[in-house]
Amino acid sequence: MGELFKALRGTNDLLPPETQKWVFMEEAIRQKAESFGFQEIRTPIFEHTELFSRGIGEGTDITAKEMYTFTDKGGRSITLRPELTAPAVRAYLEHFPMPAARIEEIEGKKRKILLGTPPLVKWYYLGPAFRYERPQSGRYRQFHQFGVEVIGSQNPDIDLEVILLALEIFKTLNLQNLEIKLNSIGCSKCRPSYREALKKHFYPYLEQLCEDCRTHRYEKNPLRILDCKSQKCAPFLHEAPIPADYLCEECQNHFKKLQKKLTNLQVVYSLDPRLVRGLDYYTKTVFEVISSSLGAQNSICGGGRYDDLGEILGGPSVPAVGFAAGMERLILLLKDNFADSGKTSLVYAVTLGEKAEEFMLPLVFNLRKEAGDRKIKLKIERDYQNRNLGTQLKEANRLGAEFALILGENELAENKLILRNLAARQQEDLFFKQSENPKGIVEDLSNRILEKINYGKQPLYSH
RNA sequence: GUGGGUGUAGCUCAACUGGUUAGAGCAUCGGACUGUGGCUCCGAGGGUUGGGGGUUCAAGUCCCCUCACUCACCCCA
Repeated sequence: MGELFKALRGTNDLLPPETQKWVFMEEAIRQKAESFGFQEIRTPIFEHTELFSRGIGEGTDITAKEMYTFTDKGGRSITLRPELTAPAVRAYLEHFPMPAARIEEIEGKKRKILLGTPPLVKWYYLGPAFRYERPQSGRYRQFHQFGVEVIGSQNPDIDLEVILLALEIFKTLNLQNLEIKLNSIGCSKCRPSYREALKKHFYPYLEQLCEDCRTHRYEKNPLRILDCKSQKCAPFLHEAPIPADYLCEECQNHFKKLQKKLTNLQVVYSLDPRLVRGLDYYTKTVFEVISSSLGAQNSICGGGRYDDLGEILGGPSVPAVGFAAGMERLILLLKDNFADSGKTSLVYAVTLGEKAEEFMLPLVFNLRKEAGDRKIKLKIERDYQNRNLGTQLKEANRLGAEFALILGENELAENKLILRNLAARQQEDLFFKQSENPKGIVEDLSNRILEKINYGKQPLYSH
């Protein structure tokens, strides 16, 4: 061995029956998101590298060391998407007409201020993303996220809906032991003063901070020092100023409204003043859902507002909020407690000999078609290896078939087909008239078989 | 990128301090039962012990290197 190809590190083959869990989860996500009025988008797997390095932020680990970047044959720098928020906003700016804007110069920066309200979209997505990291439990190089993005409104009700949708989905997935953390990290107006306060606080201890914090976080993004887990930095975190004390009036109101509505709806959450989230684009609301049932990678969902991302990507200022959840982590939590999505009956077609196979083939196809037309949940399986009767029945049994159709030389000679109820260990002969119309025989047999196996069995019908 | 743990049949695992032909269960296939399934019994196939090198009379076992998996750090979904 050893010469065979294997899936690349950090990538996984999803095989049955595991894929059933994924389908179950995907259906739950789609169903809930649609019920909240969200619509699905699908953006490309790869984008211009620039979209991510600017959108997510140069200083973040994602862009600094985790991106799958390559140069295509046209010399462009391309990156496999490490997350889907930046692509969603890119798609929004690319496809939706914006109201007129005026260019304003604020603090040396030219900004496009919209004169009207931008279009509102409520999107959800589901798909793979890629990050070059060492894999571990709940972390892979190709992983899957689902998430939502609402672009075009700054109403805290939207923040609320986004959080509620996440919780609804987790609830239908029957996930236990979840904890919601919430914080507000301010906006472009109030964050500068908070940043300054943080820098002022950490300045005296600068030499004692860990290397990462000392060399780049302090200058580039002091908020992330709060997120640092280093022993070195820990002692200085308790006393650090918290964002709540520096929020401008608008951010304060926004945050208060959100909290009040969450409380009114009896959503249990905890405020975490040190929750800052790793990506640069967040503003105001940030939240995270963690599970105590997972290992070190216990964050199953992270999100928040990103009112500045539109501008960061060169467009006008458009308010937006969303979240992304890691589907592999949800699968880890799903275990086996997922509901079987409606039982499908199985009929196994046993054939002995070439003539029998020839006769059976159109019958099998017709049964599948008829069952579909009549909305009967039924699948038909058969033998492809010329195995003997005993083995075929054994196989039927192993697959959990309820009925077997048996056809061999003997039956053909007598113009009949055996329909065997495997559980009851009983069988009956279905005689057919040898006419010059084979199609008629197939249709007649199909009708009789479907009637017989469906007799008195409601579960075969889906609604 | 850094650290720990683990690599033996398709799967789950054995093999006392190095000791001679590496075993078992499950699965697969065949037979008992040439055309009627869930049991039972019998039998068979399958392995360069992840790969390479070294120590030794002798290596699955000890040492080095390498690869893979896994958990953790950093960070994130």
